[in-house]
Amino acid sequence: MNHQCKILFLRAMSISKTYQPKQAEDKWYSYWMENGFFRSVPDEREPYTIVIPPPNVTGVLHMGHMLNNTIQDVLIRRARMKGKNACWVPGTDHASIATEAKVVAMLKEKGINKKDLSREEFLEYAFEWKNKYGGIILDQLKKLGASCDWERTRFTMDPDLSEAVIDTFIHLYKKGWIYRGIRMVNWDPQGKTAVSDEEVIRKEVNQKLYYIKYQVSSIKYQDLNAGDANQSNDLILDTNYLTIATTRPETIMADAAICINPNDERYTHLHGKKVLIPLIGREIPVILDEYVTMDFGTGCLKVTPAHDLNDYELGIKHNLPVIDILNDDGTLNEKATILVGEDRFAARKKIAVLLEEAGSLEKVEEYKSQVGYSERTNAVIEPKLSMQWFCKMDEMAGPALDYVLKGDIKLIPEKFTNTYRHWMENVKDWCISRQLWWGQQIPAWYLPNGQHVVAKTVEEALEEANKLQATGSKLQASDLRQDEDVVDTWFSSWLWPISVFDGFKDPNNEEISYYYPTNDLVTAPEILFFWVARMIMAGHEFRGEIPFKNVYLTGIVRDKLGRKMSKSLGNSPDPLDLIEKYGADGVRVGMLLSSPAGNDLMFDEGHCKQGSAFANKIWNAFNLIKGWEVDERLTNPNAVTIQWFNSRFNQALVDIEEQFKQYRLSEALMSTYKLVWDDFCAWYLEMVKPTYQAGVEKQQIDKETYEATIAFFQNILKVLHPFTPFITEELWHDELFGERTAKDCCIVALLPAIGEIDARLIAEIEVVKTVVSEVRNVRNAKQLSPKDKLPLAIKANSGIDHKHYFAILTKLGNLEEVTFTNDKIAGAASFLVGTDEFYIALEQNIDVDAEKIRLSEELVYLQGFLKSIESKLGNERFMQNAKPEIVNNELKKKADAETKITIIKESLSALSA
RNA sequence: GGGAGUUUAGCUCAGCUGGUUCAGAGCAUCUGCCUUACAAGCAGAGGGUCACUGGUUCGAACCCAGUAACUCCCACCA
Repeated sequence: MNHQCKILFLRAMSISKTYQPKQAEDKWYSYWMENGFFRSVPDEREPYTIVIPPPNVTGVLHMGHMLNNTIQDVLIRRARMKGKNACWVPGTDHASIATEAKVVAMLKEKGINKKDLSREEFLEYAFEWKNKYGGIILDQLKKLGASCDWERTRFTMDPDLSEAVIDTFIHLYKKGWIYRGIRMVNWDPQGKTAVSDEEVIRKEVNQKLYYIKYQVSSIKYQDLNAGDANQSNDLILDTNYLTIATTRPETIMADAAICINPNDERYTHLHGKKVLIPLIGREIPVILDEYVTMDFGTGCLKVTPAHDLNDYELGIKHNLPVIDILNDDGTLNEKATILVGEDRFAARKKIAVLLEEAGSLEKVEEYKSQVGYSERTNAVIEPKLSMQWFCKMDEMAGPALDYVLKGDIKLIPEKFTNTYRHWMENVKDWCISRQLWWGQQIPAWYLPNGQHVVAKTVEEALEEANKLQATGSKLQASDLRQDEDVVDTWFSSWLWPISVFDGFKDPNNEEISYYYPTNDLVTAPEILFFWVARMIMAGHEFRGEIPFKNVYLTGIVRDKLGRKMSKSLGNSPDPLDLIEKYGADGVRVGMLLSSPAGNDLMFDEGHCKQGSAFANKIWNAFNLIKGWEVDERLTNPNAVTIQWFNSRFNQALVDIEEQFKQYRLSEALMSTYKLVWDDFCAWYLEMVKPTYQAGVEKQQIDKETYEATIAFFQNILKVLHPFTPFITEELWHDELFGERTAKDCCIVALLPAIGEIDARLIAEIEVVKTVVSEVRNVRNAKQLSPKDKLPLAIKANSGIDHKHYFAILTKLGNLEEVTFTNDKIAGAASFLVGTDEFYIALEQNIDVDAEKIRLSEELVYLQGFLKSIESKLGNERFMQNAKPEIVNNELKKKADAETKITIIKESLSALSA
């Protein structure tokens, strides 16, 4: 039967030859849900809690989510299997700017303009949209196998979470930590809102640097004469204008001054002068400030306080007027006097032409500079002055920093601690107002006289407001106007670990007392400050406690070229397609295979392929065992093998436990992978599997081996489960493992306890494995079929009792017999493992000359090696300084090398005889 | 401009207190195999100036200094 036919034939049989993930995934996910295995309620067990970093409610699953949530699921499943009360709280973030932008776009398609709607009408549309499309991402997470307690699903705009936002706003306002002020903010003209510094992404772009001439206006003929008499006429004419360099010529109409460095000798004649803005002819002063860099550009700086942060500060210092020529949407307003209504970028192009025509444009240069873009809308950020709400950070930053520095909160990997500290020590106040409707409206009310009060309800606000009214008529609710703005999304997400357990309204409730502080937070380093730092602040401020103990920072998922995977680049595979192709288990393994904490992950689909191959390997190991049947008459020939695997398994458990403790998840997976593939499949199963018995449907095996193997396999399923939950659950329920009750599932099984490890046995089996490999090498070298049985003779020089392992050697080496010998066997193929000599007598004698060369080479190597050890041991300083165990080790190496040299010399002389 | 990090096999990465024959793993590659669980497999093999230059040390991939390249974060140079 050829290979293709065999596949077709076997597919038709009841047990599939390959693992088919799809069916198992749907089946077991719903089974877990139906049986409430993800559900967590407080009980007497130790809690283990993770709150999900809530994805944007508008989001769709991308590779970053896949990585992040695979890690969380592995952690939560492992905790569950350690008998802890594992609680993974899912949810979504209302993501004010991003969502509002999507809703506005949706309305636009319907022909509705946001401007024409009332706030209430808009929010109705927005909620309708959210209910329809929001949270798709959570369903996608289910495909990955995420074992969240879905009954706990929260949304950052749920009524109680919103209430917590309002309460904390009021709390901080009363403390004086929230204030209102005019500041230069980052304005997103597309979203028409302020965004925080953290939401501005700076990119280097090619720009043009325009050199523009400003006519000096107050220059008088007398002034020219009063100057240096030696100056030529030409030079004096040159001083009739000065030149500035700018990347933003459309803002010249907002200029308030020209600034030069007082030490700049080129421009001393300009001190105290005034100049005219080209095109509009408005007169502005020349001011002096050392802020200006003399060797950059022309040394003359246009000062535009309304549209540049530095200029704004210069403006305050020099008491300059602020002329804001931009509308909220980035078009020019009437204060610009020209190009009114034009978009800023269109205006830039047009004004360049106008300047050129007016003869005011000296030249244009190509120039690279940093431009800020909105993270949410990708619009170019406009520095803009506006009245905003701010939250003071300095007092909250201190304790939040201490938690991390003292180690109460561990950042994994630790390198992020430095970055964290740097940020916390240089923290700036947080602009928390956003000019949007989607979010929690700021609980501030304005009085007709411009004063404001902060209160939870309009009634309370009215009461407060009337207190402010010294005398006279009482205000009515209708006299108050609530602030139109909402708070920054992060002002709700920083409360997440507390608010999901209702820790604000009911700070001593059973849930929060039980689950908080949570254990691990798994998130991206990009939001270490946005979110993680602020959660720590909120934890301290509102509960006097840390919100989580460990923060596992994942890397960014990149493609093979090192580019960040993103929808806009189109370089990201659709995660659901991957799951379809490789199975959820395969993709999970693929994500984890190469993702140490904090390092970016170079995603390669090949890893998923490796993952699905692994699942298939497990499946086939199962198939092998499934084909066995106990014959009570048989005795157990595999006692040593069973003992060995038991030890090896326990040793692997120790390794895996340690790797998890250090959050080295990919290493823990790799240890598990090798345990299954190499130790269990390649060695253990090969050692114990019955030699093929023709003519029987099932292969007969002794009871002890059968039972031990099934027990091992079941334990392996447990260890595998956090990584590959679906296939393990599928196999777990096979009748091979006996009767299962409805609740007896792998997902809630307890991980095997670590048992005894026989280190000597493990070491000796390693020798046996090497011997088997050497025998195979001899076969390979001599082109012998694996079916030919060979005789092996051992000249034992070490302490290993090879007799224990004869059965294993015979089986895996396909030997006809194993014997001991006291003498070298002339003409036989030979090899050395440790200090023991092995001989395989072949029909054809070996090539004596080739063997001599091989042995001589090895001899030379060993002699060199011995020499280096001897020189080490002969070095007085080594003997004095090195630790005793190191010295002992060297002595042992020396003895071994000497023994081997003796053996090889004997072999050589035997060959020559 | 400031700070942090990275550099080990073709790729992705380990190498934890400087000391095993220490230069490793997985993948990929090459060779031979459809050998009664698995070709998504099996048996083997090759592959390295540990970025570079110095230093410390009996001993350095590991510690120190410098250099180079890359990455990230922060920062207002028009």
